[in-house]
Amino acid sequence: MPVKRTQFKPGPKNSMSTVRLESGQPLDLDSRRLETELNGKRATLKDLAKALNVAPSTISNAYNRPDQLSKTLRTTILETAQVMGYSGPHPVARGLRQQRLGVIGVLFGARLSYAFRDPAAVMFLQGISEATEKEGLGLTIVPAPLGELHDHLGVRNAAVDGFITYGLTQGPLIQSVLERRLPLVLVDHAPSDQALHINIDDEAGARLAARHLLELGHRRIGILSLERSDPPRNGWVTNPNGSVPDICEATRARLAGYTSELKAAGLVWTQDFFVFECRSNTHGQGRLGLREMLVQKPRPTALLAMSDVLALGVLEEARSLGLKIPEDCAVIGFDDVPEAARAGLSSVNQPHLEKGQIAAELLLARLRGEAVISPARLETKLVLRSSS
Amino acid sequence: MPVKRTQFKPGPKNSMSTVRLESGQPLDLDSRRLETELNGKRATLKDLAKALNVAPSTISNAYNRPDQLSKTLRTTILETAQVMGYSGPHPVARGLRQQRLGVIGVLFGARLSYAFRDPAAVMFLQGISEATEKEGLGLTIVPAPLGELHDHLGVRNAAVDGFITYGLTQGPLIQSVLERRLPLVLVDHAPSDQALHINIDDEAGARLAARHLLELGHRRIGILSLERSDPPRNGWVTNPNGSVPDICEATRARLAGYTSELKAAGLVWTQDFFVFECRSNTHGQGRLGLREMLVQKPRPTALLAMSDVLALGVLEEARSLGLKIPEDCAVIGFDDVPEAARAGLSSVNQPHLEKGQIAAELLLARLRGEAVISPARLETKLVLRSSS
DNA sequence: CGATTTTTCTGAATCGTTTCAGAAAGCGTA
DNA sequence: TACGCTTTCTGAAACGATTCAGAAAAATCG
Repeated sequence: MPVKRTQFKPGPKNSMSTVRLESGQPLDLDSRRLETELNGKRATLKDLAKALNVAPSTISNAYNRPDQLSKTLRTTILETAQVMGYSGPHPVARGLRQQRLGVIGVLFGARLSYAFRDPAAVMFLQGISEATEKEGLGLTIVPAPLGELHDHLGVRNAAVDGFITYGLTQGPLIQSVLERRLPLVLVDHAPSDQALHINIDDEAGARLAARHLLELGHRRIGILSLERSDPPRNGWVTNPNGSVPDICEATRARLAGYTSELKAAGLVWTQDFFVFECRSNTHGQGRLGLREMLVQKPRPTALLAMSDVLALGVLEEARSLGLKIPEDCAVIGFDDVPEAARAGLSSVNQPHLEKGQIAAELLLARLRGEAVISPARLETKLVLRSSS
Repeated sequence: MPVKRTQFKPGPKNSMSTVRLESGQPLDLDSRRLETELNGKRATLKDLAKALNVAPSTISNAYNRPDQLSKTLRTTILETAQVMGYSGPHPVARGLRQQRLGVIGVLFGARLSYAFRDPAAVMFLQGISEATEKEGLGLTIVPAPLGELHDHLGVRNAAVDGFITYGLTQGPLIQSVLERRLPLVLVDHAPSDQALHINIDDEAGARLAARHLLELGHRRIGILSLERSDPPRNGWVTNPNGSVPDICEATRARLAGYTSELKAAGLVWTQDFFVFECRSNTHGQGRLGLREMLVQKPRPTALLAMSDVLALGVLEEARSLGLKIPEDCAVIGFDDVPEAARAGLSSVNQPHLEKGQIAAELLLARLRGEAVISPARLETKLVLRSSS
């Protein structure tokens, strides 16, 4: 039954904390008193509606569709909200109703603490953030501890509108991500028909690096590989064709690039070139890698490192051992992070920032409902500096 | 009116995609067909309940309280969920009901793209992530573009259980954060009685650096300051006592430390020492800063940079100008990031990682409802290397 | 002044869960 | 059989907003 109703008339302008209600009697909006009335709980949209004797939808409109109500009522509402300590619609409730939260999730294969240690990952994040920041979207970093509990609770519980995965292995985690059926962009990962993807031509980049060493005349070459197994371990990789189930796509492609190029030149695995697998992408593992390489005999004259972080570790260790680079041992890294430039490290360049931007743009387009297709692989190029 | 009900009996074990319902007739759970029935929408807990002829609360229990139902029913539910493409309770709905999302927000004063460029900020983030990762919490980075629209929509709409702010200015943004009335930890910011805080003794650190230069005999000293105003600009700071409203606490404290120490030694602002304000915390601004300092006459024999990023820029520029460090100009940075160690830069060390961890622990404790108080300032120490 | 249009506001339905008191069934015991 | 205990499951009420058709009031117009 519709009730008779008169258009809302706000109280006098001079009383900030007093609102004249329809009934005509002023209501004291002293915040302390109100909070007591609310029984210590935070004010909600409905409380505000009740206090002003207005429909909840009107309050909602005051925040979301200013054109749907009179200016005077709107300001009254906003002022009262201030007094009552109501800071606007609850984001989670809104998210539930609207079916979108305004947050995208980034899923790292490695532990977060490692992710932030790798300049390449940080640049990638930076690329994403530039795109999301423009749209005022939040960026959630989802923990996905590899190997441990495989309940993937982080993925299942992530309050996000879509995912971007970075450096994920082919393991079961990706399955959990797919099950969420959220818009998804895979980065550095084998494509899936249920997701968009953006990749780098890692294999070509690796080949460039290997070829360059060959052209310089090197015939004994060491390869420092990133982790290829789960749980991660380090040690010599002796089986050339050993396929590792949990391997990360970028790692696989880079190794494939190195080896195919070296083999094409007639070099033989474990005889002319060796692969040492590092447990994690850290300087320390790079230093260790160099020491391991040096005990091989005859020892390699050049090193291919699968990341700049490893390569920088090699340079550090070389310096402290008194080795001359590149005379005693040439080194080529991968990623071309800013530190590489400063350290004079030759490296395979890839556009980290752009990769992040593209990944984000893809996801955002999908979230807007636009029809998008995954772009072609981004190119890599060899940047020569003093280490080779 | 309570209905007569018999305990649930699951169907035969051998039919994975067939579930025997109470009525006895098998239901084909072919996922395609089900999705059609669901009208293209994603399955919800309620759909699952209906399909299995069970109460919604039972499904909920299957996920959250396995001990509250029989194992057989639970496995039936989980299998059916798999078939129907139900990936578990919707995080946002759960978040609304439980009044906690399992996400904490980090609010950066600068634009995100800058945040990720500063190793100190990245280490801080890393510290936070180590704490949150342990608890399986998500970490949302909230955009807070300074200066632009001051509606602070990012803060108002952030779907988080609590905030950590980093390097925020004293401006109105902090007001919006307080209004959300969420558990809050302020980092490098003036304390508030409505929030916890964790600070560094920036002023003492700055004094250490200044004193060291004085002890080395320097009597003409340049100071490279971080941005002190909004919008950011660069140029000479000529007014010693100019109070800047929007200044960031760390910036204020560092400058205060430098100047008080230099003044105590009898040096005079703009006569014996000069302050150049850099527009942003980048290598480029550091390089510019050095060039500006060099045109002063007589030119300073030493530089105090308010961040390592600026100081590293100075070193780069010095090298390309052919200046010898520290002979031609001594340099001391601030933050002691890993790059500083590699570059031989003297710097004021502060425990970034620990700061992040503590900030996170404080927030987590508050979220758990524990009574916590803010700890004392963390200490800084001067690390001497080859640049001074 | 009555009819029509525009502006302003309302009500009920909905988003997808969790919670908790309590009911039904099964079981052991006297 | 009657009684009390467990175990297993149900039902209805939140959680805090948005949406949209439509009603009342105000404005416009001839």
